[in-house]
Amino acid sequence: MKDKKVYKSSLDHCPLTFALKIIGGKWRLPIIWALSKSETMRYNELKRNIDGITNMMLTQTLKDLEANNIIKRQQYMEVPPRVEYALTENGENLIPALKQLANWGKRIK
Amino acid sequence: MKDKKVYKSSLDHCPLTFALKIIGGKWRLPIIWALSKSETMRYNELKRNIDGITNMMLTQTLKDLEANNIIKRQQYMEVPPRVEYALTENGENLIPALKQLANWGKRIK
DNA sequence: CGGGATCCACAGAGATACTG
DNA sequence: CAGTATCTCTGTGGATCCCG
Repeated sequence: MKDKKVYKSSLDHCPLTFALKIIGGKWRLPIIWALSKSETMRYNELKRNIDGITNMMLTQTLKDLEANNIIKRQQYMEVPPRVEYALTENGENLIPALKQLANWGKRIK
Repeated sequence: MKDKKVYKSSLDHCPLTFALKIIGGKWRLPIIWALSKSETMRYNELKRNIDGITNMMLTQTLKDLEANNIIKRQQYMEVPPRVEYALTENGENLIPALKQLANWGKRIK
């Protein structure tokens, strides 16, 4: 029988590739960027701020980022429900690196 | 003939997104990284250095990077053919930003 | 208000074979 | 040596509707 092809584990030894995996999705940066400009944001606040994102993509991306410890989720048991998102320390630490990349982008554009 | 689909350029204004577009592909970073460690490299040298890349992906990615002025191509009209690739100044300038990102990746990994 | 589930389109990645 | 030309496949993103 045929072996299922085993793909090299995606998060290989290179920290750069690892970093890019985290910020690489279509909506990851917009969310990180939005959160970097504001201590905390609620779900619908994010949605309003990020043009064109759907509920599904927002939810999914938030989960990914949370799983990677870039953002944290704080849920308040109230009526109506309130959920706030904010950058973790890892997330904050990412910002300077992103700024440098952005500067590069600005220069060569 | 077929229409080329024109994609909405909603991302153009952000230099960060722009930068990520450039380094975002699967093989872009490996190529940039390889070239950053060596002044110039020939086609087959690159291919040997980048594990698993096919001719097609190498050629295509090299073209993309050249179109974005990250690398430059120098062809010598000899027999056998010789083509050398190297980072442009833009490409060199990108390296520090990548290093910072890599450092971040190393810390949180 | 803050999500989740299902289904589907499409661009990017790849295999394979051929060429100046 | 340094590429091209097709075709196929798969993963990511997205539209739409539903739920506590």
